[in-house]
Amino acid sequence: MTIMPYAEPVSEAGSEQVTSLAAQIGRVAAPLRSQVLDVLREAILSFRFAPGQRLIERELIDMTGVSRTTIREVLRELAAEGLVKTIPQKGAVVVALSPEEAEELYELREVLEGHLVKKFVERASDAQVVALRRAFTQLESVVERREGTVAVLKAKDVLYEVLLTGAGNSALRASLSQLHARVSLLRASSLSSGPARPPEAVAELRVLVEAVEAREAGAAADAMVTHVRAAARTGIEAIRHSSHALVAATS
Amino acid sequence: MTIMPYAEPVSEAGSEQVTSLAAQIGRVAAPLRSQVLDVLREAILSFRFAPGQRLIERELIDMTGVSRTTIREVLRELAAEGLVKTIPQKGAVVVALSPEEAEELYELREVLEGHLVKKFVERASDAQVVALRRAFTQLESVVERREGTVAVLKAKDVLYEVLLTGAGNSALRASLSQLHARVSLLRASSLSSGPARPPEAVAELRVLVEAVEAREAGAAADAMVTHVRAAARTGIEAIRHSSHALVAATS
DNA sequence: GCTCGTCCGATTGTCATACAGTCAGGCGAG
DNA sequence: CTCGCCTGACTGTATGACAATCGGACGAGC
Repeated sequence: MTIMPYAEPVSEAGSEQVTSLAAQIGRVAAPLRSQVLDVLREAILSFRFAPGQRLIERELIDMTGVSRTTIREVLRELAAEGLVKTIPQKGAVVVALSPEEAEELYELREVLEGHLVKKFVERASDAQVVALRRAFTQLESVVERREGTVAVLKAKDVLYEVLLTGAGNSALRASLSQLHARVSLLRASSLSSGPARPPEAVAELRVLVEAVEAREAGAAADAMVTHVRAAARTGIEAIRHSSHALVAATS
Repeated sequence: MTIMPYAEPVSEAGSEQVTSLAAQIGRVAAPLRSQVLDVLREAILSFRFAPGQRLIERELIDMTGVSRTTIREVLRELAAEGLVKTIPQKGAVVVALSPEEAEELYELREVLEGHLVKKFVERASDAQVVALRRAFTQLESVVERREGTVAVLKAKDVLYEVLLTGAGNSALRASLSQLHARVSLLRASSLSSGPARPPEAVAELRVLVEAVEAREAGAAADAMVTHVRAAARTGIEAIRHSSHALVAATS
């Protein structure tokens, strides 16, 4: 989930109608630190920093224009999120996943996303179910029209967002967001997840959405597990192929 | 509790026979930072810092003897672990869980620990199963002999450690460790989890261990879920009672 | 030519200091 | 008694400095 860039506004318990004002005065300047955090996280997840690449403080300073103090604090946060690894006396390195680790992550995803879906079915309002359907339709059309990988990812994110919100468990949301971040790191390793997957993924998700609409928690969860498992297969396969290079790069 | 300014690295008592080469080359002087992290985490989890309490940098500096730079980096890590919350312009505060958040955490624990047990049954060696039984027996006797709460917690930790190792998924381990930390934060909120729980917990865990020994994954997982659910009930109940005070302390 | 030990540069880990910005609470004026 | 200002306590951020360490280049010796 990406830690919120802006701090939780200390809810101005004041009168309602000042919302716009509160927004204005409440959060004019986000802590510099969190802005940098966002930028770097984004850079890693969009593969502008390759897995295994060293993140040298000096260079980050030059790139961002903030002081070393700030950079270092940000690096600690990224490390805690699992996006970079800090090697003693060596500094921060973008995490490169081994096939085994990837497998572990997918196993976790299976469990958590299965649960996510189950809770969504239990708790989501009808409106949220509709939103899910809408998000799915959107994804479908993006895939059909063969828009870029980025567009597909974005559509998927929307869909997940609907699920996370509907499931109503912020701890689950936090865990899954972190997990997703790390998994998409894997995507960076294997470059493309293979061109054949998206259509299949859509088919799998269609099953999911329909089960949700029928309010069948078990079936929906199963569909999600199936989906994740399929994604795992290709994902791990891909990383396995490119792993030689990675091993070289990492060591 | 002053931390030694210098790391306690290779004990230069090296004149002795080199017990283990690995130890020598492996240990590269623990970064001061990580030592401080451990100390503070420990302090939080052992309730020496109360939930809602502000952690003022200056005071931490005095307590630990390290510089502000280091302290701040540690605080970022603690924040990412979910043990402290950073309020803009206000600094770090030990997290205080609301009943709702506690409920969410327990829900997650149910899922993850259920999975943990299932995987343990699937993957653990016979030796590990024996280790589990041993850990359980130890816990049992600690509870019977009415040793302190600390001893009980320690024994539980050992048991969990066995499970985590046997399940063979380091990502799962990481997630659960974090989760456990946050849950035990809850214990700090509610002071004592109630004196009646331990014996019940032992009974629940006995069911678990026996199911594991019979290699019945489903039953074992169910037992764990039951256990967590029971713990949740008392845990949340406790926090709910003390929540007024907490709200006051937090705000 | 090859191996080995040494030295150097690049970086991290840590510290001390400084200063602006912000928030809370006290104090005094109306 | 309320309002507004002032001050003190902290955080957020920047800067400079220095030891320790690591990797690689360089040069000596075989």
